[in-house]
Amino acid sequence: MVKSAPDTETSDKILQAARKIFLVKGMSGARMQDIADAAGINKALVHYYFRNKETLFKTILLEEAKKFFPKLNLVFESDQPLFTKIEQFAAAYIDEILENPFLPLFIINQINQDTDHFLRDILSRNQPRPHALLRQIETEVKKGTIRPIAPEQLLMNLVSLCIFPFMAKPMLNRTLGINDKKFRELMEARKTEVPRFIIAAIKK
Amino acid sequence: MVKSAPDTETSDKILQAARKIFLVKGMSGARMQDIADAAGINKALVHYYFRNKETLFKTILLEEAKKFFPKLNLVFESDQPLFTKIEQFAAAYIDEILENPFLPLFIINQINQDTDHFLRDILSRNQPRPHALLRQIETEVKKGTIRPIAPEQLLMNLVSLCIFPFMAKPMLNRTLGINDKKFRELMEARKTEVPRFIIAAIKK
DNA sequence: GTCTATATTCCGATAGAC
DNA sequence: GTCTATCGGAATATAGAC
Repeated sequence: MVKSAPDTETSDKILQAARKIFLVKGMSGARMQDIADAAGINKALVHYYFRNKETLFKTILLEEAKKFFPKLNLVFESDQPLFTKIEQFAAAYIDEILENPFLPLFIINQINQDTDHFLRDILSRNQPRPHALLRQIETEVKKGTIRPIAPEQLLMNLVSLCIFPFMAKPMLNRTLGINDKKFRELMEARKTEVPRFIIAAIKK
Repeated sequence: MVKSAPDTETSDKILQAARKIFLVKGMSGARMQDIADAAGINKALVHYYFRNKETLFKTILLEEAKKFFPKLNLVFESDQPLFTKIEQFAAAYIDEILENPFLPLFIINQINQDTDHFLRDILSRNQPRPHALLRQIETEVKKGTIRPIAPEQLLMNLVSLCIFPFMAKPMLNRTLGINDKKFRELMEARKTEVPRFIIAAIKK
């Protein structure tokens, strides 16, 4: 059997289409017909490659979760000084989300409805380990290098500042009266703005 | 016709049940049967009071949107000095979300799928007006009272720091190894921690 | 107003031809 | 592997008795 180029493989077309639909509409909002249409094939063919909707969805979810969670460890596990970690995390994470703007909201929605513990199990294998970072913050506070702050609060601040604007994009666009181009510029600026803001807040 | 107490009225029971279900599961994930069960009545009765699922959903959505958006104007329209505004907003908004933890994610999800522009039209009537706040920040920067920062960035920072942790709660609980009680304590602390953090970042 | 029973629609899934 | 046609279940919605 001769295969066509990988990116035109039917299975890949389905995955690509499914990703697009599921990330925006979620499991219950997506239709197998929509996915088939987006892939330019027949609905039955989707079932031929992936037994059922749930299988297809979990394939996508697993793939995306493996993209999302390990990136968090950038800030947890590197061996840099605190300020450097913060700078690297913000730049890398915002860049990542610029490429996948729907990913954070999708993942958070799935965690919120993870009734069968599918994601919980993925998480337990790709466990983020914030312990080192939290202790690092604690140490800096004790040394008096940075202002007193609960390590958990600082961690939440960093993640919030990087992720939230993407989830709120439609609201921000409207409230600030900006278009997609302007939004992207704001996010590009945030790659340095967020670390600057945080460091100004904690530096003595 | 004699009415029972308002909170035991059938229509109110339905709305209360529908709110609980829709806020967690969304429009497509919710079942009319679930709502009927939660209200302790028959499924047909839901259709008697609200013609169909869409009508019921939009009733809830309208109600919740009217709760959510005007609260944003707390930070936009009050006549206080900048630092006071920030303090008041964080305290009031975090308190509000502590009472309605599912509200932000619900609203943001709806905005993201607002294909029929239902929410867009609500928004255009309850328009948040950030202009005054943005100019206020700009003025302070020019006066040299606070460090240079783009007004839009500061606004995004404030909103992000208040809202995001609630949306990411299940992830935070797991990553930080905390329970609901501890999470609530962290959020209570944030009511003063967020303003302190922001002011430290921008104060000269 | 509230229920039971039933109609209708929608959608995931399968059968079977090519 | 890919399609057309269809099945079957689930969910929304309505009819009609009480």
